[in-house]
Amino acid sequence: MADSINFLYPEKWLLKASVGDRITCELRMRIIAGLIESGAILSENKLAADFSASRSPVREALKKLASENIIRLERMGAVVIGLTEKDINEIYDVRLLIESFVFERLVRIDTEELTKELSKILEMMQVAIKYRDADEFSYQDLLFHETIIRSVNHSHILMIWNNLKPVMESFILLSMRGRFQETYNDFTRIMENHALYIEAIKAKDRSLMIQSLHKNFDDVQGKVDDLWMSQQMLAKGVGLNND
Amino acid sequence: MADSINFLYPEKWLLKASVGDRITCELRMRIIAGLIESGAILSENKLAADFSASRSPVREALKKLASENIIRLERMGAVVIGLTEKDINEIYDVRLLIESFVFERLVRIDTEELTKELSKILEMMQVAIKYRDADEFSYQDLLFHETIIRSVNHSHILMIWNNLKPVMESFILLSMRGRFQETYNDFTRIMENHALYIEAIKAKDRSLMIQSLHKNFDDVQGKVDDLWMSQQMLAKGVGLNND
DNA sequence: TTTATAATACTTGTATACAAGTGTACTTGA
DNA sequence: TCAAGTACACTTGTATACAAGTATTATAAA
Repeated sequence: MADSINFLYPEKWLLKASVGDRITCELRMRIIAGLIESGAILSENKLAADFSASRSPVREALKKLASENIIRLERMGAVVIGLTEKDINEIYDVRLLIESFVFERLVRIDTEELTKELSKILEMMQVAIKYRDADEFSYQDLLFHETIIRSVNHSHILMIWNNLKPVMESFILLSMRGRFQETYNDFTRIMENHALYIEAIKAKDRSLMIQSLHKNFDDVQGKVDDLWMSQQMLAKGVGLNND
Repeated sequence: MADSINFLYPEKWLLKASVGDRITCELRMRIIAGLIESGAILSENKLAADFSASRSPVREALKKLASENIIRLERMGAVVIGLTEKDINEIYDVRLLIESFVFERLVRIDTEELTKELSKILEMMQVAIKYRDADEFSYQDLLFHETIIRSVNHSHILMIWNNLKPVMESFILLSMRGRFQETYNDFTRIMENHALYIEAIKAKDRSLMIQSLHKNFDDVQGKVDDLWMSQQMLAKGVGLNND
């Protein structure tokens, strides 16, 4: 693969991944980071050359990214859509929707094991903060919510999550990397929100859960204008390093 | 493509489709109809031979079906999961979830044009019933709900619908074909439910909408045990014709 | 008879080749 | 200068080839 530019996607997450998956993840990161600007037209042949690969894995990547709505496959070339602020708001709409749904089921089952698992993840997040590991923190943050969703055993709700996850992952990765550099004390509040989430599950308190969800999301959404956009600029200029 | 067996998917819906799409749709139908039983192992090479195509479009198809959770890609071969009763229930969970969400937005906008469009679709459905055209009826039925969802311009909710749609399409196609043969008078009630839905939108009456949605879904779900399972048997034995 | 090893017949993932179609740019004619 | 047509470069979709890996089966040794 081309090494003229640093990879944005954590390489350690791709240890056993295929070339197709690598291209998918890296392309997604570059699009969401704004390195590949929206409106740009991607050619299978050109991408294959850029990544020193054949068209097969590139095709696979484009199909996936199209299903995530960050590119649009047309007759001649794939047009980059990118991630707009509207998309980010919509994604949180969907997260609120499915996590609320999940919580409804949650209050009806035994959550002993779940909350223990969540506490473990919370401590992992704390360690990640301590060692300024943005990628690890992002991973655990996503895992936190995925663990909750998985706990109710609803395969179609999980499917929605899985379709949403890659784009969220990229977004959160970029966002957290920026925060670790600039607004480090944000993390105190993020941790508090997550702790509150666990409390809501333990107490089976619906309104408390909604409250913590909103807090968490408002926290992120409020930052979109300034932090996110500046982050996009940052990514364009720097090309973050992660090995 | 092999013509040793009749195709389950309407050929007229595939007029401009690629080989990959054809294989995707046909495989999905056969899996959901139970022609390909759950637990079966699909080989890319074997499927390519069966459909007189190469591995490329078959691969594409398997990737898509895996994203729909009706097959599972493993190291050696793709394992058929199929559509269980649990899946059908879960799909309706999700439909209730997103259509409720959509309705919340709907009550805040002008629905003049939407209801007119829906009335048109309703009349199309009536014609389809009159001429015993199960495929056309299924198409309009799905279009009815998709039109409602599209009207609120929420691309991520639409994404959820799009991911769900193919499986629902297959299921509804098979279900409706069976009903046209066996329980023809079901359609009176289906039409009433849809008319009620339009009324709910016009009146912006939330509880009326939920009521019609539940009626519509309960109607379908109640039939699952008997009708759906018998339909599966039917499909296995007959191999429906549609040209 | 059982166990270890080797041959085989699969599998996936990737590369490459080719056909058919589409847009662009250039040439030719007025 | 402008219009129509033609060649070319580039696109997708599909077929085929190949490498690397995995289960299975057959063979050989104990």
